Amino acid sequence: MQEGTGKWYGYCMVTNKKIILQTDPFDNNCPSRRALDLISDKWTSLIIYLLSDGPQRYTQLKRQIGGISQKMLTQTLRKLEEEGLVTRTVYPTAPPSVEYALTPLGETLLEPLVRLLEWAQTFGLQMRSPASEAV
Amino acid sequence: MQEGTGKWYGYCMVTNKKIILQTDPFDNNCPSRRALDLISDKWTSLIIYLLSDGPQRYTQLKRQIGGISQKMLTQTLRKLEEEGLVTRTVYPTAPPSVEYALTPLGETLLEPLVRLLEWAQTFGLQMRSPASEAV
DNA sequence: GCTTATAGTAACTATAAGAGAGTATCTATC
DNA sequence: GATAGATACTCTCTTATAGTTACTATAAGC
Repeated sequence: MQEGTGKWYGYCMVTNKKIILQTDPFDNNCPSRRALDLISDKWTSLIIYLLSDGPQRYTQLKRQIGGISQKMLTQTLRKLEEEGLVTRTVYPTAPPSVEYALTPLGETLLEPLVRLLEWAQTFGLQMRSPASEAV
Repeated sequence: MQEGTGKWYGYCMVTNKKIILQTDPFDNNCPSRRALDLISDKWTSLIIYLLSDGPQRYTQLKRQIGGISQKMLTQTLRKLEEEGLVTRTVYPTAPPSVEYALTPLGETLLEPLVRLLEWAQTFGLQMRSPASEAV
């Protein structure tokens, strides 16, 4: 990687090729940094995963994601909607029913996220546990 | 994905195969959730990327990551060290010199992270810009 | 008429992040 | 010999973000 040039490159371990990035994730105002910040969030990736199966309703999502608050679920969904990764459809039924679904753009995020989850599953167990700190 | 069973599965878009996850990222206490939380952090991925080139010193990292504070850099590096993804080597030279490097475990994280950055680069530009909100 | 469900909002508190000054050690400069 | 500069931090204070709890509107069901 180059320092101070604003242009970044690195090796892609998958294709074993050097990749050139036109955008600079180390710059706060770059779209790639914004995209990275969006998914560098405690809940975003989990929501995207859940929606990979098809549209889901608010309460359905809430039940599945352990520890998420209503506020954070709403906030994260609105952010994803704003960024164009998720659609929000309101059905004006008696108790209102709202369905969230991935947009085509949102679906493109699935592949890298699944890779990350595969990593978390395979290598997460090798990480030191918080218990070892407590001793 | 199944609801309420604690076991999660999904499709891997890369291999086009259904993947079974022995661990449950939707559970706060699961190692996979911990691994996910670790990288769902504003600075971790950028630091890991920078270290993919080889060991780097504290100030070198700071210079390259736009907008990171000393506190957050120290904090994130310590966390990565604790989790076993990064090593910290102190050389007792005149002004002390500290070198940070990826562990083999840290290197396994490079591949999924590069995928994510590739996504951020390719699709990040399609996301709605914050400017459109300001109108 | 009371309870339950949905999809939230509002107000408040707790935690985390960011800004900026300060620290120890040695080198180099004036 | 005093002063400044570099490295790799830490400490304190302020601000921002996340989390908690209570509350709302509407209709169905008992």
